[in-house]
Amino acid sequence: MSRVTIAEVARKAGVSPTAVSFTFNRPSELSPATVRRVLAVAEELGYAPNPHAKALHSSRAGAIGMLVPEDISDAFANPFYAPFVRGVGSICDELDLSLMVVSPHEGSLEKGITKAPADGFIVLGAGEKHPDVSPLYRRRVPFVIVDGDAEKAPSVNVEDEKGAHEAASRLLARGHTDILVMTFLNPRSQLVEAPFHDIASRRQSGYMRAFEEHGVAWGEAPAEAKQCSIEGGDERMKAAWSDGHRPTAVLCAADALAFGVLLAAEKRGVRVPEDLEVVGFDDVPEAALSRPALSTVRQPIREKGRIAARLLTEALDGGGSSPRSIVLPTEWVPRRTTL
Amino acid sequence: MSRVTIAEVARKAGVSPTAVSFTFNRPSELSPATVRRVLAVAEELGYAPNPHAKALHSSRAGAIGMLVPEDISDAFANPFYAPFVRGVGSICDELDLSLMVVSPHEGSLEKGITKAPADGFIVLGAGEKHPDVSPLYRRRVPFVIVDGDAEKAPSVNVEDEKGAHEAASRLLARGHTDILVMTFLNPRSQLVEAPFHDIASRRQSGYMRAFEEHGVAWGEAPAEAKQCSIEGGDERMKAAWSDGHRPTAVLCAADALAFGVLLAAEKRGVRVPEDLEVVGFDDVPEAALSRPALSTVRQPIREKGRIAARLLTEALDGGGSSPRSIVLPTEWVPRRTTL
DNA sequence: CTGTTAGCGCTTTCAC
DNA sequence: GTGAAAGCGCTAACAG
Repeated sequence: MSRVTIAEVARKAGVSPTAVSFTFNRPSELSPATVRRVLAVAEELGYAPNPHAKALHSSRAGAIGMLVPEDISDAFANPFYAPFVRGVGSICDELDLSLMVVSPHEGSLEKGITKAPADGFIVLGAGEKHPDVSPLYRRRVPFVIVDGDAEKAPSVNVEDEKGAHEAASRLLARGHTDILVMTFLNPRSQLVEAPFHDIASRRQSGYMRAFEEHGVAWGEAPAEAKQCSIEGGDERMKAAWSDGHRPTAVLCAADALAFGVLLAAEKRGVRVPEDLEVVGFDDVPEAALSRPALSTVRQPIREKGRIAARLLTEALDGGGSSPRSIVLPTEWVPRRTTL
Repeated sequence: MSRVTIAEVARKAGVSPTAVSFTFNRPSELSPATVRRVLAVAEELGYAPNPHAKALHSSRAGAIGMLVPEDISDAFANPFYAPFVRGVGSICDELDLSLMVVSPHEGSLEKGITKAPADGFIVLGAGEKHPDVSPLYRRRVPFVIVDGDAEKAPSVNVEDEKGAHEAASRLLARGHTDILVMTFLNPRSQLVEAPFHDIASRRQSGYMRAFEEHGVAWGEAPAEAKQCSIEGGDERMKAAWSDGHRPTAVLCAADALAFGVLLAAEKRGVRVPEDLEVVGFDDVPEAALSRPALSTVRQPIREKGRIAARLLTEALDGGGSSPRSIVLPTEWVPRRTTL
């Protein structure tokens, strides 16, 4: 679209293209008079440098990509994303970078990654061996894995198993035997063979270990919400209820689900925590505000985003120093949905 | 970073660069055997097309930009953004576009816009005449204005004044005379001379009109939160309290602020709504879940995002049909923070 | 301090 | 069905 080129400005200003380029990029190397003149002409002509040309030359677009495991529209239904983006964004703000959200276009993430003009990527919810990640190797673009297994690539994870274990233990210690476990499906997991450790399965492992320790039967498969969102939790709870389940507690693998459960319980007149204890995971900002305030397992979401972005930008300009694997702690946060 | 170029693939496959290009873009014009061979070599060499080169040539990056009025990190502290992004994202998902969040780098939004390889922009919280927007004209990139004044450019707005007027009227009708009005500062407003109608001022106008109609003195300037976030509202409420204010109701120009007020009230043992009625604006998803459920003015946030993105993508490929100005309705949603 | 020149990696007429 | 060559718009050596 950009019609006015550097050459036209140069011609009209009676200087060389170089001078124009310098005017914008290293004005100090030019005589102030020239700079002024070029600037005036540029303004008059309405010149704007073409970002693509610039990027082609420098192989820098000034943007970092965030690869989410599902459609953008679904991803942001999970309240986890807002604080995570805040964390990533704080680094972008600092370094004058844009933040590009890329989703798996129609299963063909390949195309999406290939097309996206980002200098590096934060990959959410997939390990470095996941097929979705391979286009990144090909593009030879740095990336950091968040919430996924990685040995070679830098990664940021949290103590999912431990956190989940603690949450379950708290509930079991109070004598519950009929606990509804609610997890969610990572759309990316479907693409990959069995032992893929997405966070839902990690958390589930933690729950299972606690069940075993307390001698409570794990029973059938956990309830799986269609979407990791408030609606997803609400609907899944509704379904459980229709199936005749009347658990005395619900263990949710994400706060979003727990919020849905809270809403569903309220609609049915089930009192929380008296009749039903509810536990989440994440400690999103909304957890402190919910009705009742949600007992949950905190992970430092914003910090996670910050660190991931930091690791990425280090890889971006430092080249490759030490590909670090960071594991952030979790913490049990009792509020009002447990007794 | 991308080391392997189309030329290398061509050489190694014993064909011309053209053939390689065609293999990826118009395979039908090549003999199947050639395509297969090229593909094999490309795979072997780990070839990936360079998005910048592609974009330079086609002047299409496959990304739409979202220009936010403040640092990314601050913007996403406002729960308004998640549903808005969901709306915009739904169109991106449909059209295989990425979503690029661009913030005003150090006041020099100019640089940010200039650099961002996006095909078009959704501009939040600035009118078409705002200085921050002018780089977009220069780049000759289509954009749509959201929550800002526009005559020439397509725009999406909501009935801010009307919605605010209704909210205030509900409160005033119940006889309140000491209402704390809480608004927030749009960082962009600072850059621009007086009659800039950001949404905070529009909403404020609605409040003022209602005050007049009810013969209640407007009093001094409204309380202005530093940030449009839960913390911002909490702190501002705290400050008002320390100043000795004891209003019987709070009118918040955004739900985020109202949530903060709720938290602040709770900490002080002020009962809502009995001792203090609270009203928000936006009806973000959290409003239904808050403690107590928030009475507010609904604007169709997700729809707003969808429409903005739709308008933009239309401008992107249709060229310029009818630059439409859309105004979405608001609706009073009484819940539990009002009597 | 200024101008000439050679690419960055890809696409795409246009001849062969 | 295939290859040669001309750019897309900008940057950065390198001479002048």
